[in-house]
Amino acid sequence: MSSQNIETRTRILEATVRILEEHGGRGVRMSDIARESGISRQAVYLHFASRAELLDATTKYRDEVLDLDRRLAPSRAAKGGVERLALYIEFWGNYVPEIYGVAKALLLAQDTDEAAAAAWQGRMLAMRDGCRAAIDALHSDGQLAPGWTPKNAADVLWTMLLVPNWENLTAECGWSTQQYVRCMKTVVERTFVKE
Amino acid sequence: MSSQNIETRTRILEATVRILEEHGGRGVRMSDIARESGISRQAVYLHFASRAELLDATTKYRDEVLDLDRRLAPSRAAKGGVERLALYIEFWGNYVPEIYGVAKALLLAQDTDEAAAAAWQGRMLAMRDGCRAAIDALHSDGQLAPGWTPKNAADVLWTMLLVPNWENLTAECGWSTQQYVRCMKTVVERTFVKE
DNA sequence: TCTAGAGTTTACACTGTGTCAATTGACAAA
DNA sequence: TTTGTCAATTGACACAGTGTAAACTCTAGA
Repeated sequence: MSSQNIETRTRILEATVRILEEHGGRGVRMSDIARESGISRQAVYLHFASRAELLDATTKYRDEVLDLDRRLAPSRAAKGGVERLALYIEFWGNYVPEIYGVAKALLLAQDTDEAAAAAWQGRMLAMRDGCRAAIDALHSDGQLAPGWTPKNAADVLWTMLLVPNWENLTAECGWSTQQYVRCMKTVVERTFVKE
Repeated sequence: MSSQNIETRTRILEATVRILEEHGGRGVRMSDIARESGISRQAVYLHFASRAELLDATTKYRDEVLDLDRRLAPSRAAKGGVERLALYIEFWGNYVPEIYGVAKALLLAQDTDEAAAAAWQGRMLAMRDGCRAAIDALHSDGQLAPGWTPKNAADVLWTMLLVPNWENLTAECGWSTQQYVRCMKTVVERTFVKE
């Protein structure tokens, strides 16, 4: 039966999330994931062709479970550009901690793994669109600070929101997610909003 | 003679820089470095105990060759906090492209290599001090924007200047180093300087 | 009862790091 | 000239982790 198949697949994805979050995405091997899933290492390859494919599938699974679309809704429904920007940061800042383990693993795999690099880049490009949309909303309100083209502003916003920045502020500097969100809002407003 | 010893060591370091810069720090193996140095792979281990130690030594060698201290002098000699901040960004923005290959290799090695992670962290802590000093100068001029503690401001400045951010803006967004420097100055001034 | 599918065990190829032992070649001191 | 030392060489190997392959087991449906 294929239902058994899907159950096992899901079990692997759940186990991957669990163990990755537990270890902050570092040093987790296929055999660890297999053990956590309660199957043999080789059986994992019956469901995912490679480590990169597993990690990629895990991020997508995570987006589904965490209901990415619902979380994005508020910023998309925002009335003005300023509000949209703030809500987007709010969304992202609270989302990152929940996907950090998986994201970090994918990030670290970039070294050796071409496919992992591509998967990560794909994710980041999706987020780039979100940044661009928020900046565009600001721009069409005539609220984008002078000196910025929408393109450049979106590039900078995108870069500021990159996972390693969140990681640095929380892990190295000891910030809470709350502090991170509030601070990013301040920086972004002072940087991009007119006046 | 030990002079021969040192010559070979330097030859390895030079070769490491060359090949790392050439490949953007990705996928360079000990055997590649050995070939580039004109010696056997095993001979590299006569001079450096591990890959991490070699990479660490290479960054330090690079700092020497590029005369890190001379480059830091202008920002340290700045009259006011605002000027100091600008000159620090100027320094760092022009320095990163010159150490990118080595830095990236060290960054990528963090996955598997404990020692590489420690080496990188050490480097970053040194830079953190530079950020803190610049912010302190601004603060003691009474020019730090309201809402910031020096600690928080330094944390954010430090994070903004992290290598992956430069990497993202140049590699993914197609910015030049010039653009990067100018933009970072703008962002930092709007964010941290009063008024 | 036969078959297909999922999973298991065992084994192995491959890559890259790091270690070890035996050897060579050069140079310096006795 | 001999001896000792030191850098470097070659070749072999241990170890970890990914991915592949083959042969076997167990279950459930036709």
